[in-house]
Formats: sequence, C-alpha cells, structure tokens
Amino acid sequence: MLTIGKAAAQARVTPDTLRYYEREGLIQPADKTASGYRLYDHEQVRRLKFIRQAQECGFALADIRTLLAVRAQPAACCGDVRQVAIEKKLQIEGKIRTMKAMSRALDSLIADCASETMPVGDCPILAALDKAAARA
Amino acid sequence: MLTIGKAAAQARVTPDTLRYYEREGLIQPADKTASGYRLYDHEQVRRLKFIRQAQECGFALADIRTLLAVRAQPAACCGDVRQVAIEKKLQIEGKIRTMKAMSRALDSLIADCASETMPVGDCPILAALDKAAARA
DNA sequence: CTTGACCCTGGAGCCGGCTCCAGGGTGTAT
DNA sequence: ATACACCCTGGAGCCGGCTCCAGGGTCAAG
Repeated sequence: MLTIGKAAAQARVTPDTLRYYEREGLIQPADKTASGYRLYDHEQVRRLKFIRQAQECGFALADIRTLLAVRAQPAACCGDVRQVAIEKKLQIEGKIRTMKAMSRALDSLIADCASETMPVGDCPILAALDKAAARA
Repeated sequence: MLTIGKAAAQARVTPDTLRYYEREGLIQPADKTASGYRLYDHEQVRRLKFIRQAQECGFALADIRTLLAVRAQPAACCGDVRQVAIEKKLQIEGKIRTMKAMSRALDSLIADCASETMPVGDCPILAALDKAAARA
C-alpha cells in the first residue's frame, strides 16, 4: 500500500492533484490508516494512470468520469464507450479546423510582411487585420 | 458619436465586453458625456473590430495589446509585428500537433471497437487506455 | 528524542475572457 | 408624467484543472 506521495509519483502527478481527483469523484483511496493517511494499492494506481492517459487522448475529467462509470457497469456495452470516444473526436476535429483557419490567416499575414525595415505605418499585417475588421 | 451599446453592436460584442476591454487597457472611449456615458467614434469602432479580428487569428488579448502598442509607436517597424505573428503561429502549430495526436489516438481506439453488443469488460477502448496507462 | 519529511483539512488563488448582478442615474417617446 | 430602455460603478461568479497555503498531525531515521 502506498501513501499519497508515492502513488502520485507513480502516475507523475502531485498529491494535490490526486486529492483533487478524489474531490471530483474520479478515484477513492483503497484504504485509510487510523491517522487518516490515504492508502492506494496497485489497482488505484492503474486507475490513476488510466485517467492521465484518457486526458492525453483529449477527454475532460467529466468525460473520464463517464468512462469510468460505464466501465463499472457490467450491463454496459462497448458501444457506449465508443459513443463517448466518437463525440470527443468530433470535438477535437472541430477545434483543429478552427486552429487551422487561424494558422492560415497568420500565414497570409506573415507572407505579406517581407520587409524588416518598413515603418509600422505601412505594415501589411496591421493593414490586413484592419481591412478584415472593416469587412466584418 | 455612439453610446456603448451601439458601438458594441457594431463589432458584435456586448457592452460588458467593451467595458472589460477598457479595463484591460485595449481601448478608451473617444469621449464621455457630462453624465458619464461613454462615447465612441468611428475610429474606436475600427479599433474594436481590429481587436476581434486579431482574436480570430488566435492572438490573446495580451498579444493584441502588444500589437496595438507597436502600431502606436512611429519608430516601430513592420518586423516587430511580424515577430509577434510568427510566434503566435508557432504556438498554434504546436497546439494543432497535440490535437492531431489526440485525434489519432482516438481513431485507433474507435477502430478497435467494432461490436455494439460486446460487454464493456471486453471493450478494446478501455483496454487500450489501460494498456497505454500501464506502459506510461 | 529530535529533526525533517511526509500527511491531513479547508479554503483561496490562478489563468483568460468574459458575464451577470445590484443599486443606482439618464435619456427619450408617448 | 411616466414608462421603459439605456447607461454607470464595483464587484462577484463562471469554466477547467489544478496549485498553493496555513496550521495543524504523523512517522521513520539517526
């Protein structure tokens, strides 16, 4: 059994973060000592790593709570999990599209602005932002 | 001269947002009435639209403050502005890479999970998250 | 038996960009 | 004259995911 510091270190998290996850209902310590120290076993550490991994896949903590709840329900089917993943993927793709549009907008701004010495009054970036703003 | 509501409407923001920009030092009303009403002219509305446009290009309000400050400085050169744009583009590209990695991770999770009826105990998505977590 | 590293709780603060509120005053149309 | 839309200030609240703090208690090594 690991105290919070060791368990957190296993998943590369701080004890504060782990306590935060507990407040958020994502994980419970396996046990507590008489003096109130949280104790975690291998199973909890795996759960914690699962949480971190899911975060890296773009799931928010609320999504992960759903995933964990579905997992705990024997009657749930794989399709339920799949649905969560598909929704998340759609969200991420939308964000990527937005960011690509921003990136393209920046590209054309940067491309226009060739001269290092041109005074700022003639800067095509600022002019472009102004013009685009005027259109909007 | 426009009161705050009209000026905000021109740039599709709320009066609250416009007052917020003022607090953040991005824009000042052109004038005030004796009773304290903010008044904006065409120039301020353009500035406001510039701010919105720059936001859509991915600039944070702090960046925009820089851009506006550079613009106001007659000695500044176009290259200064360009530098801000290039840094922002690099940031955005980094974020896009991260999101694409998340999207790919989700793809392989979703692809593995073909069966609608498979019990959650055998769900490859959960298994994959678990396995990846175990590796990490 | 003391030192120092760890743990506890509860609550506050941080980031960015708003958004909303209360409790007033003002401006205009009928 | 009165109704109603608008404006003001100052401050609080929201989102998500932590992060840090004070003011304690606990535990293991030397």
